[in-house]
Amino acid sequence: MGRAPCCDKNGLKKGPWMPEEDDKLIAYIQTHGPGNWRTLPKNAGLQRCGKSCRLRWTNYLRPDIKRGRFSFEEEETIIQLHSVLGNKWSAIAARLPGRTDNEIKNYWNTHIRKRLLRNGIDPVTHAPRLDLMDLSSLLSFSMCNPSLLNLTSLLKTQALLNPELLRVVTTILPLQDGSTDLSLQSLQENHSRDPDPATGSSEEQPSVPFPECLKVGDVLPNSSGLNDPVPQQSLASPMLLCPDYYFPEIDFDQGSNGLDEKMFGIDSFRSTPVSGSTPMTSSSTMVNTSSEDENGQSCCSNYLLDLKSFDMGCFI
DNA sequence: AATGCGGTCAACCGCGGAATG
DNA sequence: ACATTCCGCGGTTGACCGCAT
Repeated sequence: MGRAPCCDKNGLKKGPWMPEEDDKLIAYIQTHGPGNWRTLPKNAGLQRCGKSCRLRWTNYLRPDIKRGRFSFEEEETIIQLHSVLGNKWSAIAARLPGRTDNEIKNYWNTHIRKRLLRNGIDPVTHAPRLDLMDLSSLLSFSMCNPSLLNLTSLLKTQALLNPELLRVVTTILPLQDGSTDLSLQSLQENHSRDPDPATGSSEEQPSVPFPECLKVGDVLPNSSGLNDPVPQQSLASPMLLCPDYYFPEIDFDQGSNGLDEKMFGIDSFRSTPVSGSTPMTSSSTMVNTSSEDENGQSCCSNYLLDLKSFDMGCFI
């Protein structure tokens, strides 16, 4: 014979826990410790099954549970761990002291997942997807990097894109003809005066300015004015093509402790510190980062991210 | 004030692997 | 070795709340 049943389900209470039930459970566990969930309800005088008691304790009553909103660092950790572990909520929770798997799962589904979708990131694969990207992000991406976004091939491969997105793509497409140099300039010029194809509004993007008219051939100033050694950064991700448009709430000064390329499945990238003679090309983009020197002083540096070798496959 | 709607989250459900007799 | 149950996990549900109409 196997074990005896954990509990007789008949006559057992279900639903929300009453304060008196919580008190009984806490008092019992404080005396006897958690575990033995099969016999615990009877011994503690609870009309609940052991499973219900275990859940109540592990997800709510445990004294080491941290309450309140998730911090930025916690959220960042969840995203990074999820990109590696997937929906292994218990494994993620094990790396976040005071948070339960249930809490993390709920937070993912109600907050993080939606935000990733809104920003065009597939919450399952963590790769950017054009068909999930909201229109402003798509436009920003296209305008920043016209040479990288092969819209003709996208149209062929993304036949199932939603009609609204398709309309935007076809709007942009004519501007992609001819040299990329011209298209970059014309897109930048058009951006400031064209109405938003999605809404018909001619309003500018709120709060975040379009990257400061970095034209092909522009020579970038050495804005840092510092001769500090350039730290190796692992910041590259598609959103850095136009960082503020993708994650306006994220502080990119987080540096390599922040979002990294693994999170988005990017294999490699090249970055070049901006010097007084660094030319802007059609496949590069500016990235601003900060680091700390040996005295703990914050140093800002501009990088030129060369995206020639970027694999666009991850966008589809 | 009533109703509808969407967001949140505690709690339940069902499954698979581990444990037990 | 096998049957049975436990345990822990991920997915889902539904009560509750705030807000808009």
